[in-house]
Amino acid sequence: MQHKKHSERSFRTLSDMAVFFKVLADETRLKILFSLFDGAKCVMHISERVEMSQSAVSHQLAILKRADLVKVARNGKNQVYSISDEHVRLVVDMAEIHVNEAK
Amino acid sequence: MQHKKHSERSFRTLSDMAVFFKVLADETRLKILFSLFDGAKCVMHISERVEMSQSAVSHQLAILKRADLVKVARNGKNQVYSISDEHVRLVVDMAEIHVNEAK
DNA sequence: TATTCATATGAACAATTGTTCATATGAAAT
DNA sequence: ATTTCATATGAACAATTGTTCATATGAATA
Repeated sequence: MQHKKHSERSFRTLSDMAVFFKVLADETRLKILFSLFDGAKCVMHISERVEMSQSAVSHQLAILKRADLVKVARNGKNQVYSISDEHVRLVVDMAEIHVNEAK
Repeated sequence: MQHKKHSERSFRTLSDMAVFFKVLADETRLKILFSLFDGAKCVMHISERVEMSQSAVSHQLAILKRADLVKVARNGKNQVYSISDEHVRLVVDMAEIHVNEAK
């Protein structure tokens, strides 16, 4: 990829990138994402899996959804959350590789 | 890449990943990184380039260095900072692509 | 339609973070 | 050795963030 000069890069992009990383910069949200990598789940199941309260998980899911990292679909009484696209996996995988390389 | 189950993933890794993303989750630090993508620079030059005080930049450089995203070398009176490895570029590039795709 | 149950949301609080200002440090040049 | 100059650092402050608790919402089922 060709690198742009700073001057060519919009403030919008810079700010969007910061927001994007901010969403990933939380252990709870990463746990939620990992649990969804194993398959779509309703809030209750996620909350059991990551061992956090329903409320905390719901708050964090709202943040993940606002950032388009997850999507929702209703199934009966449940809201079923899933990873919104494969891009998310890529970035998270790459970060995992990075921190493991750093030993 | 093969995905691990949550149970196989150490808390250490999860926490390290959150820390890693946290470092990238700041507009000032991203600006600094972009300015270093164009080449190594001393603190003053970075501070002019990103239009922030020397102190603020120095504080943020310390964070980037602690996280091994940048490295330092002395050149006369100057501390010359540079990107520590190509991995950093990859992750930042990928995020940039992601936010631009998201429109 | 009334009830139930999963999920969402608001307020409050503690914890964390980024900037500024003032000043310390310490290598280089005189 | 002393001075200079680039950089680092500590304290303080405002702003942001994540959790809990209590409660609202609203689709599904009886």
